[in-house]
Amino acid sequence: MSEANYLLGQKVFQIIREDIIAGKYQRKEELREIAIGDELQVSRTPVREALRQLELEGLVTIVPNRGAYVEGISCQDMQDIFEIRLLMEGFCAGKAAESAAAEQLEALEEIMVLTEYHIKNEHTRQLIGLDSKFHEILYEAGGSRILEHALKNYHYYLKRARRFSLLVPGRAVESIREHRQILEAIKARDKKKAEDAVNQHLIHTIKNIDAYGWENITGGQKNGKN
Amino acid sequence: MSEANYLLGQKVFQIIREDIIAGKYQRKEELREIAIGDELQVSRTPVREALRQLELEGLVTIVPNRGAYVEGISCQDMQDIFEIRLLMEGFCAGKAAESAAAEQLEALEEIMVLTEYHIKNEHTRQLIGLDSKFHEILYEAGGSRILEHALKNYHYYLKRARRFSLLVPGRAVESIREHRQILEAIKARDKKKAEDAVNQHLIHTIKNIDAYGWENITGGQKNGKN
DNA sequence: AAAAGCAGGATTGTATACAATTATCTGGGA
DNA sequence: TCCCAGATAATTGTATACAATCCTGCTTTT
Repeated sequence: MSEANYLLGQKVFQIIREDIIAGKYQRKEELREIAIGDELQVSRTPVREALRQLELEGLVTIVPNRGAYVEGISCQDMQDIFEIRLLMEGFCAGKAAESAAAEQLEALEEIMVLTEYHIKNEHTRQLIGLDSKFHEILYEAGGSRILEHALKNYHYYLKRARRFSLLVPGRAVESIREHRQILEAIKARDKKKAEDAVNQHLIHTIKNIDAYGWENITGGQKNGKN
Repeated sequence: MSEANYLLGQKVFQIIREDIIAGKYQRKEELREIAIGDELQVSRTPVREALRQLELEGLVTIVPNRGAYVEGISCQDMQDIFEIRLLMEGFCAGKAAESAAAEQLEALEEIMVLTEYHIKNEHTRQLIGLDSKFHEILYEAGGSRILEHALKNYHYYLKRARRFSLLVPGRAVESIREHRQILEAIKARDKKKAEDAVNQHLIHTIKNIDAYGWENITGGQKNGKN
């Protein structure tokens, strides 16, 4: 699959990051290097590298000579991220409409076809992955590595919210229809329409989560370690 | 001052980061752990931590089992960052106008007073630092740690461009006057006016650099190591 | 009894040792 | 001459050793 020949530090980084985003840890919970190392069967060195990286992303706080504490993505953070995406993602789609490569349009089309196939069979699992992939390629198509980098991170941070959102009956179908509109606008090289379509998509997503209640996503995190 | 009791890894990180932003390295130049360690009188461990963090920021690329290569901030990156700031920074100022704490307004006022003092004596050195400080507090005043984090990084990445821009005769005075307008708008809790003031400030900065030529900022980097 | 001080253990910070991988150089063969 | 092993050197990846710091609980002192 996709996770294979990475270096240990990167693997550990991705695992802890995933766990934090997924809400496996309590806020402010301490991450001990040895404990994590034992858990993942690695020494402290790669764990330390991972923790330092996570601090840079703001997902943990490191107090010198004390330890690393989980910061996580709060409910407020998620709402802030959606606000930021509302500013940036439409802009990115507009740029994509202007300058997306044929190869990228094909990739998007492929994803859409796959998505439209899976939606009929209600394969929710696959849908979440395809949704992510769609947005990621959209970010690349914008042609700005800075914009791409930021949007990819934000999108990842919202993983939990997205999962909830797509589970609401009818939302998945609607979401995919919106993706299709975005893609068609980009294919037509219609900048304005692409921007609008993305903004609409985001607004709907936000409304959807609003109805669900933001607290239900970030609020009830449990510990669990495993 | 400010650089004192940090851990080695953090120090190394900041040093290399500063060097990359300042253009000390050639693009794609290889960063060898031992060489940097010798240079800074530390072992490989903190250097590795630093390089891993820099990779996350996109300032270096790490090829497993090969090495770390300088990516840096290209001319295109800078222009992209300005575009993104044009989207985000006005938004941030608007939020600041709504919700800045009295303490933050005071801090901004203090910086403005200092700046207006130094401008008369043409202390360009201090001006650059105060300019940065002004923007940083503005980012904090927005009240979104996500937004703050992103904007701080972008602002830092543009260090070289800013330096050039402020050296243009007359631009420093103008820039400071714009800062004053931004601050007054925020103090007046006038969201719209704050947004506009920031956007104007950014547009002027961009125009200023346009006139100077982007290539002159990123283009002629030399090596030099010391 | 409360507070200060002092072991002892636990955890992080840094350096170094060893393993694995990759690059470089050399020599032999076609 | 060109190309391809094979050995050697250099560099990175990971683990471990040692040092420094911090926390804990007890003792001692007031």
